[in-house]
Amino acid sequence: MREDDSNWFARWEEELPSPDELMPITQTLITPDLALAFDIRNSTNSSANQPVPPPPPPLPTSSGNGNPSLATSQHNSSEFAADSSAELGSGTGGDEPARTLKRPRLVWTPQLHKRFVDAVAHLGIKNAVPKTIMQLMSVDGLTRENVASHLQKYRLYLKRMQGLSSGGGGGGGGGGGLSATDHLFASSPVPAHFLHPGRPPNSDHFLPFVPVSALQHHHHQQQMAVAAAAAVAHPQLQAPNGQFDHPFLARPAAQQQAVHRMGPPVHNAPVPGYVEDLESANGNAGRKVLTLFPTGDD
DNA sequence: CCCTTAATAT
DNA sequence: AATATTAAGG
Repeated sequence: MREDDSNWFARWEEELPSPDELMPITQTLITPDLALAFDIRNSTNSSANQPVPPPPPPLPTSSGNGNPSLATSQHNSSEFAADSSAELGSGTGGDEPARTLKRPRLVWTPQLHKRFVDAVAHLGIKNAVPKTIMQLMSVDGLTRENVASHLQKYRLYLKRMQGLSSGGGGGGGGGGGLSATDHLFASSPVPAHFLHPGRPPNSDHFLPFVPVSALQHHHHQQQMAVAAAAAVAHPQLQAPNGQFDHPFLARPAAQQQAVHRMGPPVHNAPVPGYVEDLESANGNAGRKVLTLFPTGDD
């Protein structure tokens, strides 16, 4: 019943073993396959090709904007050294990690989606193509295909809305127009010009993009990941209609093309992504998902 | 080569 | 249901 929910939050901390205990575990989870998977990075973009028009990193906040200016710090070293010598073929599989490793499915959290929307809003409809969006989002671990897939669905969502936005009414949630499958998209405000093709935003467009503050706090990360996973597992906790506003902060991405070699193992645990076991009561157990944005918050 | 869309798979 | 993957056309 209800008590369950409230207690869950209160007791949630007690459930956690201890930060130090979790640390090694998470590292174990990501190092083996994820490290490789991420390092490889898809795409055949081998040549130093930068056909991308200058993505405006420093966005001057439009005046009159009620948004607080945020710092634009973007550094995050997500280099992790996979200790191949410690692998020891024993255990699972035995052979060396295949190069054809499949990464876990990406979970589009409201925060991640928001970043996606902001990026699209800033690029403009015409420039909002998977590659550009991906680069602007600067979320490491995020692939072009991830974005493309999401973009496809998002466009369908926008079209669907235009269709039934006329006539007013809309009848909140009722009717057959709105699907229960739009939870994610509904959690983020859609810029007006998205719905009106052929009409670029007049002069100043708001949206200073979300300047990710570089927070390098590591200790609450586990809890964050848990919270993110919980959000996925309990979508009902999010406001079905209202905004999903969390004090969470976005996490900056690592320098993409910059290849910095770190020889000696460092204690750095930037965790590019997060792997959690998502148990489902619907026979969907055992599936692993990748949770990005382990945003750290104080 | 990359993007878009539809269909299909997991 | 949510994502990923593939196929075909531009």
